[in-house]
Order: sequence, then C-alpha cells, then structure tokens
Amino acid sequence: MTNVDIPRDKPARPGSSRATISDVARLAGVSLKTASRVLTNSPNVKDSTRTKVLDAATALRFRPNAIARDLRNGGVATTIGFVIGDLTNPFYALVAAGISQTASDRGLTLVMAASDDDPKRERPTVTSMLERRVQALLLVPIAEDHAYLEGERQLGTPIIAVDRPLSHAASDVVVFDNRTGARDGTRALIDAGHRRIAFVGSSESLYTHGERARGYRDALGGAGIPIDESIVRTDAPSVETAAQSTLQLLDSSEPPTAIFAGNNRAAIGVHRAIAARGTSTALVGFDDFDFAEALGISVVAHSPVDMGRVAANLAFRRLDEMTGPLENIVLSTSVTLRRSHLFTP
Amino acid sequence: MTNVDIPRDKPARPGSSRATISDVARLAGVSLKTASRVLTNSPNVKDSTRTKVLDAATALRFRPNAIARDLRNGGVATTIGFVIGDLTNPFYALVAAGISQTASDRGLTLVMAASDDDPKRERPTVTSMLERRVQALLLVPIAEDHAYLEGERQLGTPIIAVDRPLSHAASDVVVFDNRTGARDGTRALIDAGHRRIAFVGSSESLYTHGERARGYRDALGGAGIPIDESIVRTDAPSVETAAQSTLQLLDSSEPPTAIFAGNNRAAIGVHRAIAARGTSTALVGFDDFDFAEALGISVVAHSPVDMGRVAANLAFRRLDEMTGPLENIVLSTSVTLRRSHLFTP
DNA sequence: CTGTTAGCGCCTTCAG
DNA sequence: CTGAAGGCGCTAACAG
Repeated sequence: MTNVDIPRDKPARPGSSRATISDVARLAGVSLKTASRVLTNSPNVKDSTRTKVLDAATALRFRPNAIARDLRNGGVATTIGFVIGDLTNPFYALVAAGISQTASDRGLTLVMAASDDDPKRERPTVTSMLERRVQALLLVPIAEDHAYLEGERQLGTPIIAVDRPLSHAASDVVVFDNRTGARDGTRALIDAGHRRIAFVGSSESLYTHGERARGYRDALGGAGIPIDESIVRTDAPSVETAAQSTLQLLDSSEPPTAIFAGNNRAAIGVHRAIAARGTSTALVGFDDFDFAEALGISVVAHSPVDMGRVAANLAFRRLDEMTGPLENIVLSTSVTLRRSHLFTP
Repeated sequence: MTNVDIPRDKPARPGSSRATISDVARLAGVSLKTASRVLTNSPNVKDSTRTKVLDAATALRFRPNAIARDLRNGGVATTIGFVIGDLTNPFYALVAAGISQTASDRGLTLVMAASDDDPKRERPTVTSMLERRVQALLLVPIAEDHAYLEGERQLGTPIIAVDRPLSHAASDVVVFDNRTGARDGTRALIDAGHRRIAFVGSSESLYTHGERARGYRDALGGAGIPIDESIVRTDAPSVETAAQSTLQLLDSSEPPTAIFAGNNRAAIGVHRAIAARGTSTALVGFDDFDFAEALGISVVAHSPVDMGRVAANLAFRRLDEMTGPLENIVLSTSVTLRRSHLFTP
C-alpha cells in the first residue's frame, strides 16, 4: 500500500509540516532511494537526476531529519553530553567551551544539562542524557554515590569524570594537579619571605579543595613551617564566606601575613576583605581569571578550556577503541606571579 | 592512579547492545505493548504485571530510546537549540545558563553549538540544529544576512534573536536597552563633574556598540557637551586593543578625565591602561562582572541570565500559540555606582 | 545508475 | 486489562 494521498491537515506541531524525502522524491519524479542517495552525497547518480532532486529539495525547503537518520544508524545520536553543576560559574563555562570545540570538530553537537549543583538532580539529568543516546557522557560529578554509572559504562557509553573523580565508582577522569599547584603557589609565598600563611577555601571533603589544602600543607611542611590549624579556613565556599573568614583572620591577635585562596571565589572574597581592612597581606589564588589579572593577583593558573578538550578527546578515543585501562589524566598547572604574593597594594 | 581493566561484553558500537522494549517484554513474558504501557506509566496495567516488567527492565538495564520516541511523536526532539558565537565569553555563558534553567523546567534539554564568532559558520550551525529538529532555536546572530532564516520560521520553528536583532530579516528579539543604559552610565560621569569623557569600545557597526555609542552621545548632547570624535574610540574589540586605545588617549595632549567603556572586555583593558599610567581617570563600564565589583568599577548592569530566561520563555509562548506579531523585548539596565565614576584609585 | 523491501525502537490505533 | 498491526523518516541491503 503506497501512501500517495496523505492528508496533511494542520501543522499541529512545528516540524509536522516539513517535507520528507519521499516528498522530494515525488516532486523530482524519482524513487525514494534515489533522492536519499543524492541528499547523502552518494556517488552513482546521474548528474541530471541529481540536480532535479536538489531543485525539488530546495523548492520544498527540505531539511533531513536527524532524528530519523540517527535511529536508522543504530539508534545513537550524533551528540555528546555534558552534565554540569552550574553553568553560571565561568570555570565550567570554559570547560564547556573546550568540549564544544572538540565535539564540533568531530561533527558532534554538544547537549548540555545543568543539575543546578543539586546532588539529587544529577542522576535524572544523566539518565535523560543516556536516553538521548549521546555517544559519550562527560560530567562534573556532584552526587555522593556514582555506583549507578558503572552499569552504563559497561553498556558501552564512555563516561568521563571532569574536574574530579566519581565517588564509589571507577571511570576515566580528567583533573588538574591540584596538589602540586597549591604547593607551588604556597611556596611562592614562602619564597617571598612569608612564614605565617593562611588557607581560605571550601571544605576539604570537596575533592579539589582537599587536594589543594594538602598541597598547601606540603609546602609549609617542606619549608619546616609548623601548620597552625587555626588559620586553615575550609569554611569558605562562597565570596561572602571567604571575605568573612578572612576578616576574622585579619582581626585576630596573630594575623597571617599571607593567604592562599582555594579558588576563584575565595580569592575575590579574600581580596575584598584585605582591601576593607587596608592591610598589605599577601595573596595567591587558585584559578586565573580576568579579575585576578586586573587586580594583579598572583595565581596558580590552568586551562579549563584545555580540560574540556582533553576530556572530549579521551571520550573519542574510547569511542574508537573501547578497550584499555581506565585513564586518569592529570593536567598540570603553573604559577603566574604578578604582585600580590609580595603584598596587596 | 588506578588502572582497572574495563570489562567489555559486546564491544560493538555504543548503544547497539542496549536492551529494547521487546527484550524487556520477552523477559517479562508479556507483549511489547504491555511493557510499553508500564514504562510510560500508563494506567490500566495489573500491578503484578507492572512489577514483572519493571524487574525485567532493571535486570536488562533498559533505557528508553529517546530518539525512537521523538521520531514516533512527530519527529520533533525534546530539545531547544542555542547557537552562540563564543561560549568563552562569560556573558554568553550566563545567557546559556538562563536558557538551560528555563528549558529544563519545561522538560527540554539544551543543545548548544558555537560558531566560534565566524559569520560563515553560523548558517551551517543553525542548519544542523534545524536538522536535529529542535523545538525552538535561539541564536546570537553574527552572520551578515539572515534572510535564510525567514523560511525556517515560516515552517514552524520559533526563532529568537538574542542580544541583537537579525540582519535583513525579521524575528522575535530580546535585547538590552543599550542606548538608555549607556546614556545613564555616561551621565553618572557627567554628574561627577567630568566634561571630557572618552568612549572606548567595539565598532559601531556592531548593533550593541552602535546603540551604546549613541547613548553616550545622547548624554553628552543632553549636557551641552560638544562631542569630540577624536576621543570616541570604536576600534577596541578586545582587552588588548582597549588598553592600547586608552594608552593613546591618556598620552595625548588633551587626555580625557573619564572614560566610558563599551563592554566587559573594554573595561578591563581601559582599567589596565589607567593603572599602567597611574592616572586617576574615572571609568564607567557596560556589563557587570566579578572583576568590576572587585575593582570597584561603576557599571551599567543588567542580567544576562534573565535575558536567557526571557528568550526561552518567548520561544515557549510561540510554541504554545504560534500566532501574534513578532515581539521585540527590551530588557532594562541599571547603573551600579561604586567608586570608579569619580576617579580610579 | 535506479528502484524495492525491510526494518531501527517506539507508541497509537483498534481489536480481543 | 492485554495483544497485533502499522508507521514516524530514513538508509542499507539487495535486486533490476
């Protein structure tokens, strides 16, 4: 039974009125498959037929339906998924930029979903990506338990953890060398003559901050400076809390002469507090951003864009040859010295 | 560094080894449709059957295939597309965050593609989105001619221009009130007693900067200050060029006492140049960001996240009722006064 | 060179 | 409450 007279009533949904390949074929007076061949640039088509089909396609404003194509081609989409906590954080936005670039080089489109930093929302978000049949899934993990991902990975979808490893589950990972970076950053402070150096950042239970606090301790230990836990403030996840903690540090009887800030937000908060008190406390931060450069803040720098690129490339390697041990890629950091490690003007 | 061997059962293509609904049905000993009913939460299924199917699904690690579902449901994806020039610019990242939030409230996933600020790449990028049958397309236009979008819109896909209008084509648009914002920002400088106020930003041929330069002129004109075109520098699209232009301004025989910066990058460059010269030139910027706050720079502020939200909501309204005239939504801005409009410390 | 046939995985008729 | 067909738009096999 051929479907010659399909009644196209009203375009209830967008797209429902779009021409299909058979519409094009009919208008061009060729078979469906011939039209398909032309539209997919297959060889073995007479030139005159080709132009006839192409003309019909433009006349009908034909757009191939990638959904149908993807279904036909194994039910896998030509997309790569990125599950992110909060796109509002410029750091993750840059990672996304790196992924996007790399993906588009491979003809894949980036599909993104934010879990709004809510650990409970991570799994549904990931599931939705998987249902969309993304070719690979990159994610910045925030849930407490990622055991649920094990099965997915075994089903063949490469899963790459970005910026921190999964909890209770193995996977490919791309992270920065937080520990070494923090150590070197702290060392810059020591080299500048400081001995009483505080740490301001998030909870050590956060992978990145745990590593950074460790690096900070490494540096002090290496220089024979005893660690005073009262000036290790890991209670500052936001700009405001960082400013708060710094104020307390500065107002104490034995204030630090230098501060190592655990991330970009902490650095802003610390800087603000120092400015408020008018002290010349030295500062080194982790993460390089516009404001750090503008303010002359010395930092442990890295490249979030590269992180995205590396993660995407790792996913593609998995796609091309599924075998091999899990990889744990550690991206190096570098210390960018400006002025603030000496004092804050 | 842990190296665990990945167990690969069926190393074919990802997804090829995934269970389908009929696999689930077979294992559960029911018909395909019954399984489907259970998995879509339809009523009218005996509880015992339901659990049987659910058990089979988990056993098989079944994941519904959204590609097939979308094809079935009219060939339209449950996604919304965003074509962006450069995700690296925090401004656009924030717009994307707003879109993402709003989309996920509606059960849609964001698919994003960057054209890398290359006007030539815009159209292919848009086309790829359309082939993916996104329900709506938001884009930050950069091509010179958007006539090609007319037809697409008529085919039923809502198309919303974000941050600037299309060229040579009509569409729904969401923009900021750049002109009024720039006027008010410049006025703050005038109110602070400045009379010789320079403009540093991108080419006026860029919609946003054209408007902002106009607002700047409005303010000067309104205060009876003649416009000296030699201090209107629209040759500064980047941080570096902005710093360069500012340096020239500062080194001239008749330097300005204040500068209005056309956007976030310009503000950074201007600030850097002022710091380099050590002058106390006043500054007001367009766009509010961390560094502006950290540096005490007064700015014309707005909400990129809201812009994304508004644009997405407009798209959804179009989806729900396709009728009505094209809309041109203008988002207001506000002046945030810190210290730099008086002088730069 | 071109056409016919047969599904990809899912869900909505329409029957039992 | 459950099952049997049919088809969304497209392309890979096979013919001719």
